[in-house]
Amino acid sequence: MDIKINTAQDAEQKIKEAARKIFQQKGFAATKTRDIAEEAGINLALLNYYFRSKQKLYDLIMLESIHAFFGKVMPILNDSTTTLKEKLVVFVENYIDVISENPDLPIFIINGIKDNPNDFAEKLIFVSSLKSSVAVQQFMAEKEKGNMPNINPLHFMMNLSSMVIFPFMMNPLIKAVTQIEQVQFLTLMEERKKLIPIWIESMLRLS
Amino acid sequence: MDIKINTAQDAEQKIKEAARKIFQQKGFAATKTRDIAEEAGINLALLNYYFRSKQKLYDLIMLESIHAFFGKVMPILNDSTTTLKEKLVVFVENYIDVISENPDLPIFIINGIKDNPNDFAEKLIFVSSLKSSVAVQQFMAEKEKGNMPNINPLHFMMNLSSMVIFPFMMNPLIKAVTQIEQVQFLTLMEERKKLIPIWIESMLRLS
DNA sequence: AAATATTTTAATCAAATGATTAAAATATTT
DNA sequence: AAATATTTTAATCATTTGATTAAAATATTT
Repeated sequence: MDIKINTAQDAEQKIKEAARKIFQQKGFAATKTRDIAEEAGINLALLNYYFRSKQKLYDLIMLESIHAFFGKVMPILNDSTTTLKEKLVVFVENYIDVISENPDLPIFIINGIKDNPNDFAEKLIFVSSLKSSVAVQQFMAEKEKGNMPNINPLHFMMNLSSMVIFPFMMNPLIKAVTQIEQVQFLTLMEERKKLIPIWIESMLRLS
Repeated sequence: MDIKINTAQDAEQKIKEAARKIFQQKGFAATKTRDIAEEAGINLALLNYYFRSKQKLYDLIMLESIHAFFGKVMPILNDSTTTLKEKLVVFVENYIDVISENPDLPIFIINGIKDNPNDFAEKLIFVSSLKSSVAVQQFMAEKEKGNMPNINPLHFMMNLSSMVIFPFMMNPLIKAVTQIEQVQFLTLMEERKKLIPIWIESMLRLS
């Protein structure tokens, strides 16, 4: 009987998975390396053996979290085969899916950026590349034709991401204040997949 | 010469002020009581003498922060002398003012609720009393008359608070990604005082 | 002014926590 | 199978950190 239960790959992977879970749940300061080790089912020393330090492990998890958060949705805005209107629909749909499956992600990333703004300029090329994206070009083209209101386009990016992301952050507050259950909350978010594009378009039609 | 530089009142107040600043900036776990003491210019033991423990001090600051966050704007929704439309304008204006003066407040409170959802049901009477507010009554009256779209009104509360609050949370991200400076950011927020009511109204006009 | 109460401090404790070390266990290569 | 390399663990360190204590300083009351 020579069945390997834990290969090195497994151990390292399990530590990362445990770290991701706990860091995202509790943030850097409130996370104890011992808790990660326990959650991963390994010894504390092993964590430092593989990742050198709590900080390095955290940095890794943060980078991967940023990819998980932006990686799926940002490319949608750079698709040259879809119209602006179509992008809007797909973007909202995918973004709500991503966050529904990982609801701690938004707060985790926002806290991370806030705690250490300097480190993030490079990690966010995803987002900064947005400036020269197909979506922005299409927006500008429409603006040329006089089909867009004359206000800073950042307002629309703010509105879009706010209406998609922020309700998930309010989830605990909503639960504390209303009698709404988690299932109903998720139903509301599903409804928003259809509603948010309509709302955004109605904003864009305002002269 | 018998000038009292530090009265008891002063010391207690200075500790609270320092605690508020640091807790809101860094959260509970990342805050060291020694840092609060240093910021307040007092001895560490004094902090425990006045407030018993870090946790008790934090709870106090959290409660006051909730009042600071909701206390000014929620009553606006309960004013029986204003129309729904007027409420919308005043609410947005005041809310943006409150957060502009204390930009760490939203994340601090949202993290607090998330970390300990059970404790908050009672602390949020402000918000839960919203259900029977004049604003909601006015909304329902309009709905009776067929002037409102047939969707859960929670969507509009989400949209309103999202578009007001979330841009402040994105501030560090926006700075990391665009070349925008703090002054320009605040200018954008000032613009939103006029824009958000228009946007919300256009949503409400959609059948 | 003496006695008493309150406020503030310096010194110290005890537990928690990130990290290291040296040895044991396991896998891989020769 | 022996030798070597890699992985994992138990035990331990050194700091950090929240909290306490006992004494000193200051204010208040008698």
